[in-house]
Parts: sequence; C-alpha cells; structure tokens
Amino acid sequence: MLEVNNIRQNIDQVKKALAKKYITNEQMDMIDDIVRLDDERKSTQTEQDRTLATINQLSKEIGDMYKSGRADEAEKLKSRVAMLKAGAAEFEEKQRNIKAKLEDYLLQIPNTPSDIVPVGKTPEDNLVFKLGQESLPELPATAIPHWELAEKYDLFNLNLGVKITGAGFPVYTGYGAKLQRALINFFLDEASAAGYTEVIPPLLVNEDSGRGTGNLPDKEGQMYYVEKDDLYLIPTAEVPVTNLYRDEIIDYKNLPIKNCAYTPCFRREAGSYGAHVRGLNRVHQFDKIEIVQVQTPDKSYQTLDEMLSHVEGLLIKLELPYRILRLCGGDMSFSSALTYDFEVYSAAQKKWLEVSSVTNFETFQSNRMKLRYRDEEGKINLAHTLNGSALALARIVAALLENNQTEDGIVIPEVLRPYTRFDKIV
RNA sequence: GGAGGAGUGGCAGAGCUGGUUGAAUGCACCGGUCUUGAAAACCGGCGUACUCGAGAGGGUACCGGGGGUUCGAAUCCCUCCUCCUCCGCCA
Repeated sequence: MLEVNNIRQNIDQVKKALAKKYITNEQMDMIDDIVRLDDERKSTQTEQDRTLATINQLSKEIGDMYKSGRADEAEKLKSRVAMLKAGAAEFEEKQRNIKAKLEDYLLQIPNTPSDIVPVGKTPEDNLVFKLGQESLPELPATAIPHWELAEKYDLFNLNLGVKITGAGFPVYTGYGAKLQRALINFFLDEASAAGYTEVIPPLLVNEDSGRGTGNLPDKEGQMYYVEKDDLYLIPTAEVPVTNLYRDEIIDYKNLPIKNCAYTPCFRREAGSYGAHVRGLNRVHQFDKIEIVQVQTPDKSYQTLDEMLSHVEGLLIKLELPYRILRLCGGDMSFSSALTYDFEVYSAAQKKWLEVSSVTNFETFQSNRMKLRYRDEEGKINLAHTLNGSALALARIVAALLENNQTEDGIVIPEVLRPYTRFDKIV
C-alpha cells in the first residue's frame, strides 16, 4: 500500500511511475481521489476532535457539579452534551465512510516501480539482465523430458497424486524423494551459511497475514482457503515469515533481519492447464526455500543485490544454465518495486523455467503491516521488506533431471552428493 | 469439546464499589550530577497513531478486538479472540 503522504508530495512522479505498470484510467483517477479523500479525512477529524474535546470538558464540569451538590445545573449541561454527542456521532459516521473509501482506493493502487524497471507490457519485454553462460547445453536426440525420466526411474508420479488428491500434486518416490530432501537441506545450509536464520512457520495463515504481504485481497483466488477455520494455505513462506514482524517497531541495531524458511507452497493456479504445465512445470504443491529480509530504506537495494548473488551462487553450484531477468513494469507483481527473476534452462524441453523471483517491496508491504523501525535518532519509519526464492524445488528438479541425463543414468551434481549420498540415479 | 480463572505501557505489577488514571510503583532504558573509571546514590526523561500549530505547545483516540450502558468507563453489560488451571480426547 502506497503512503498517502508520499502520493500527496510527489503526485506527478507517482503517476508517471505507475504508468509503467499500465494501471487503468480508473486507477489513475483514484490517485487524485485519494488526496481529496485524505483532505476530507483531516478536516473531519479536526472537527470531530474539537467536538469530543468539548464533551470531555463538559463531562468534567458535570462531575464537579454533582460533587458540589449542584445537580440542577448538571442536568442542564447534560442536555447540551446530548446534542454535541449527536454531532460527534455524525462526524464519526462520516469519518468511517471516508476512511473505508480511502482504504479501498489505496488497496487498488499497485506499488510504484523503481526507476530502472524496463518499460514493457509482457514477459517478452523483460530485460535479460544477465546470461549465466555463453551457450546453452545441447542434448542428444535421444534425450527425454523430465516427466518421462520420472517414469523411467520412478522418481515421481502425478497419477498417484490424482488418485489421492487431484491434478498437480506430485508424489515423489525413491530417488526422486531423496533428491527432493537433499535439495531442501542443501538450500537451507547455504542460506544459514549466508547468515540467514532458519524459521519453520505455520503453513496456514489468517486473513491479516494475507493482507499484510499483499496476497489479500489482490490474489485471493490463488490461495487455498479453509473455510471452517477462516485460514489460508500459504502460497509461499514469504507470507508467514514477513508477517512475523507485523505491527512491530524494530530497533535499527537489529536490522537487517535475515530469515530463511523451507515450506511446501500451495497454489491453486486456477485457469492454467495444458501442455505448458506438464510434469513439474506447474504444480499445486511444491517445496521452496525462501529468504526474507527486513532492512532500512537506505540499504535495501544493496540488500537486493546481495540476495541476487546468493541465488545466483546456488545455480552456479548446481551447474545449471541460468539467466537473470529484470522484470518490466507490465510483468512485475502488484506489490513489487523491483523484481529479478531467475530462470534455468531445461534442456530436453528446451524451455526456460522460472525458479526464483527476488523482490524489493520497499515500504509497500511494511505500510500495510505497520512494520517499522526506530532509527539512530529514535525516529520511527517504515522498514523495507525483501524476499526471494532460494530456491523453488519442483522446477529445479525438472531441469536437473533433464540436463544431467546420460545413457546410464542421471548424474547428481557434485555439491549435492553429500546430501543425496548417491552419485547417479539408475 | 466441558468447567473455572485471567488478559493493563519494553517487562513486572497496582487500579477494576465508574469522575485531574494515558494510567501508581518497581525493573529495564536514555540524559545528567558525583567518581581516576565503574558501581551505588541522587536529579531529569522515557508509549503509539491521528490531528491543529512556523514553533513553543495544544487536541483526540487507544488499558486483548468489536459493540453497548452513562453527562463521564481501564473500571459496568454483551460478544469474539487469546492465555492459564482442571476434566475429556489425541499425535
């Protein structure tokens, strides 16, 4: 959620920046309405406060009158207070309506993209910020996609998932399951080594948490919802881990906060079916290690770079061909100020698969969740929040299987062998 | 799930027969005096949000959340949430 004062002070820059996200004319108009509504909110508040102050004053006098036995005078004042109260109630009603509308508008305005976000509408317009290698691997003609490899080596089974749950819920078996566990441990160890504190959060969150990170109300349809208990299954560990600091004021000495968490992630992915979602390319449940940081505004972009190097380091160690994209305004998420996507090349499908998304939200999430910090001077400000996948498993597995297939088995990358305790899937 | 108790400032803990209580007191924390330095002692400061004001400073709201009674509520009533104790059930 954008800060009203920021909109107020930099309205032209805000509008210009939001044009890069291709917001609608309706949304553009809301920006002016927000300032107008905020003016109304202030003046109403002032009037209301004045009325309440008078009521408080009179109530005190009434009390004194009763104490000194002037009950008749008190009765007279009471009727005056009654009138004032009616007025105060009106102001309150007015104020409630203004605030609701203001909030409604504010929630519909996406975050302003950073200056360096490329202009563009679709994924084709994303900037290839870095290509991890000079050429892409070429597999022999006999190479097969990962879902066929899975069948050949009994690594995972989607039909079994259909039987016990439904489409998009893979059942990992044997080497496949072990590979999964090895990757989780590898990623967690790497994050710990990079200074992240490991967290195991709940996998279900309440509405306030969903709202805090911006998943509600914007992406309500993406999350599984448990109606009976009014809880949502997490689409990413970002939601519980960032919300750990909701409504907190953190001392600047304790920043940055660096947390990592492994969790399964649940996504409904409503409406996306067909050939491009085959195998592990897009599933409803997958495992992911997420890194989350809370940082002061002056250092958050430095932190973003640090997170990028961390993720890049993982891909290098896994010897996977990758590229880094800087997302264009039209392709980045509602809450993001700047996002880099990491894609790995899955050589049998000849496809780039997104395996990580690293984002600086600046104050967009912290404003929603009132996540603040106290600076050297004791002043309280909104913190910046950032997160990134490090990494998302299902697609990493897909690429690993495809790229490392040989005549006599699938070769496990060197760094993973201490974790898998086998060199090759046969 | 059933019965009972409780939720107050960073923490501990008063107030809860309604009226200078945004809230005693202690601890913690910050500044100062003293000291060679430290400790102790003493003095002062020490919530958040919104709002008015150039500033000094003022106003409003908040004692788990929401609603109600009243001229006036941390204090009374309703409701929801959470925690504790006992019983039941269970990994």
